[in-house]
Amino acid sequence: MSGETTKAANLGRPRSEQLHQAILTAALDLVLEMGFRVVSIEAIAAKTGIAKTTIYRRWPNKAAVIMEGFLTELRPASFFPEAETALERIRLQMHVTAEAFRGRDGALVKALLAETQFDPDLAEVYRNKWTLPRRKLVIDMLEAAITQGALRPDIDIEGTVDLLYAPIYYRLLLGTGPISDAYIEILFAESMKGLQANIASSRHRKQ
Amino acid sequence: MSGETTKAANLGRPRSEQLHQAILTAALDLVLEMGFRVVSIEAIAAKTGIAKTTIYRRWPNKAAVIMEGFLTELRPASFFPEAETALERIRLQMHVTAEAFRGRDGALVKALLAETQFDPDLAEVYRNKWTLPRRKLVIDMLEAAITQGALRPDIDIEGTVDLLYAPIYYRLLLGTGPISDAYIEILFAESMKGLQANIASSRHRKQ
Amino acid sequence: MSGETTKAANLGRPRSEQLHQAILTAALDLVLEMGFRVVSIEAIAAKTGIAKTTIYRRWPNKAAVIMEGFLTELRPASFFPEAETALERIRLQMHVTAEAFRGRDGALVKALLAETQFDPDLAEVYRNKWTLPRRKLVIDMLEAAITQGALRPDIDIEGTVDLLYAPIYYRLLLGTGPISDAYIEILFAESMKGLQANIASSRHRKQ
Amino acid sequence: MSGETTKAANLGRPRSEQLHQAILTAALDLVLEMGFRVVSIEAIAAKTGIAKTTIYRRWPNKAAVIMEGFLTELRPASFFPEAETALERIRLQMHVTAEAFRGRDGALVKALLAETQFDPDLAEVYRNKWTLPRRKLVIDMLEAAITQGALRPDIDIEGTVDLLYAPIYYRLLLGTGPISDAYIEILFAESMKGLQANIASSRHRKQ
DNA sequence: GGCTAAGCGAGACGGTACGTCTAGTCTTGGG
DNA sequence: CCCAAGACTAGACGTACCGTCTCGCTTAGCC
Repeated sequence: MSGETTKAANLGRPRSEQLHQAILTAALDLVLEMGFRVVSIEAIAAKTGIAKTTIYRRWPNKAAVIMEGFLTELRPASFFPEAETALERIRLQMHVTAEAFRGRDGALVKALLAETQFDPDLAEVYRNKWTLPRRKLVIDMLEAAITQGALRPDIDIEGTVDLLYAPIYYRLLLGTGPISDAYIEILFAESMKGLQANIASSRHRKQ
Repeated sequence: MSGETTKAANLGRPRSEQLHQAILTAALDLVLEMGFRVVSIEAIAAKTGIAKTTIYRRWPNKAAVIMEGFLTELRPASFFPEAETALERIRLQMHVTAEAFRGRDGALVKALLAETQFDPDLAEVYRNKWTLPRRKLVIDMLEAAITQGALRPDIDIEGTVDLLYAPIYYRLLLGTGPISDAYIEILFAESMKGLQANIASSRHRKQ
Repeated sequence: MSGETTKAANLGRPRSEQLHQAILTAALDLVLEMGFRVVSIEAIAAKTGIAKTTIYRRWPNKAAVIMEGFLTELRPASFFPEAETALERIRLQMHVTAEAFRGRDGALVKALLAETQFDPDLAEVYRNKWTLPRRKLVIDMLEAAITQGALRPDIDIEGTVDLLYAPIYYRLLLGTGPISDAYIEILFAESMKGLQANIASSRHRKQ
Repeated sequence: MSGETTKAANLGRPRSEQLHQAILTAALDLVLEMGFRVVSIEAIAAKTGIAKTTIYRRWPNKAAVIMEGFLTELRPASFFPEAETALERIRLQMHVTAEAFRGRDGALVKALLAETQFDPDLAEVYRNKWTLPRRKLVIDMLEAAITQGALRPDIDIEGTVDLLYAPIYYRLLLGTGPISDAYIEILFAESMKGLQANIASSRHRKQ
């Protein structure tokens, strides 16, 4: 089996790894320079001097190219910073995400996420390679926080991930306000304390 | 002043209101049938039997057509259901939104919101005609709830809107789970109560 | 009968003679400024401030407009100059034609003649209103010249008109050389003398 | 030098000669079926099943396509028939031209010649590739006829070409009569003998 | 002086073709 | 089998005029 694979793989001229990298780099550069829409396979080919055929041999369309470039470049980022408690690590990671979304990564996420609305294949790759792995990390951390007694044990984990992170994506896409550190603090604090007027403490004040 | 306006408006053959409606309807139909990307002015013209020039005379591009169709059709929806308290009205309205997002309106919001990522003009229209008016209603309701003593008076209003509604948009775009009524209940409940194991108030009570 | 015509003609607002002239003038101006092809009914309407409807009410297309403008303006021209003999009058008239064809009339004849190749109706008007009347005058003059003993009585009249005038149109359309007075002299002289080496005079020389 | 040319020429997929021919053929067919004006690049593309871009890659507009089709098809025709004398060859060639102009070639010449009045570029190609080469052949033949003593040596060569051939084009474009063999005979005979009642040579003979 | 009928300006409308653009595939020659 | 180059199909783009239409207003002669 591996023999067959090797045999097939060895046939003919091997694909150039250099070209692979050059294409991915050029693709991301173009997206950031000119915007996702303007970028085309044609433009990538022109910028790199690589033939369109060579690009199409490896990816089905520009979204796939950009997606791979995006995943290649960003995967190592956004792990959770070290801290005393799991809850604190979550808070810090929300800041890291915000920081990233304010910069070039935000632009890429924006464009790719938008593009996934029109391309189910792309959506699946995005979900499996970007969204779900990151959610998994958050879920693990939330469970640790529960174990540590910081969070109520009866919370809905999936819903909680959404409560904490959805607003960050919302501002990225809707542009209703900046994804500032202050914003993250508000989100985190209100999620934790809850919005409800605390009857217990009102009573306290009355006392 | 109004005389001048009338004079200019009465000049020449008036634009047909029927055609206007036919174009908008066809545009939305096509988006839902074939997807935003596949739809073209050419297709709308073909489907309606209306000349392309007639369409271009009124809108600059297909996104504008679809946007107007979208706003025309959906504006009356999503007002706040009547209820005893402001907070209850918000809860019910979240369910209304979820209900809408599960159906064809969700598909349209998805497509348009994605498209706004690539078209700043469209984004502005979307923000001014869709997002901000709806946020305004929510904000008013939140302030009423504060007045009614249901919510803490020190909450960040903008952040609170995001906390409640961002997850709905998140699931619409990311597809990480269904926008079910159960999901809305979880979001609402956790936002209200807060996630934190309530040590502070326990202490309070203990005191 | 004329009563009926009058009745019908008098009904409603009469057509403005001023507009008629303005349209014809603008049409010819535009043809000479920008070329026949570039001119459009739309352009005439724009230049004069007259509505398209008003123009289409009177002529079926731009060629008809230009044709009428052309015929209106040029009809009086190109009559035969006075001279001692009919033959001399023909010679002088050829010069008059050449002179006209070198200027703006030439440009109009060129364009209209070209256009008649694509529009049979226009061709008929052109033939009946321009070509045939002018040929008639030449034919009369040729017959006078025969009577005066200047031309052989056995010549083919139609063919003779062509022999004298076709080369002028040829140079106008083909642009193989200038329609100069010298050219006219050559045409006239060679038509008269014939091209053939004169056997009689050769004999003479031999003597 | 030729190496460089070859290198550049060999790069990429070569243009299909079949398509080239198919386009030219279809273009001429359409002109003859429907008329020059009605024909469009779109129609040629539809008829042949060839993409519009492929046509535009090779020619700038429909006139250029038709011109090339015209020149390709007609070039071999209208050479001079063999005969005893140069003068006789000219006479026979005039009949050949007349014959051609009565049929589909005449229709094409008509249309193209008309079109050149509106398109200077086209006019130049037409002059250089059609008119001037043919005139050159006639001129050579006329000079041979002079050498052979059939024509007077003092005739104006250019004017003579016009005298013989202009009437054929004139009837083609003006439609004042048929381009019959009888017409050609009249043209030829009168050009040769001259129109003038031959007083001079009578006098000569009398002397 | 009101009525009738056509003229008129303005601009909407259904069409047709334009020439351009981009995507994605195919076909060369040369490693 | 890879790669560069560029031809090719396919089809939407947005524009320009065409010639027709539908408005509201104007201008005449007639009752």
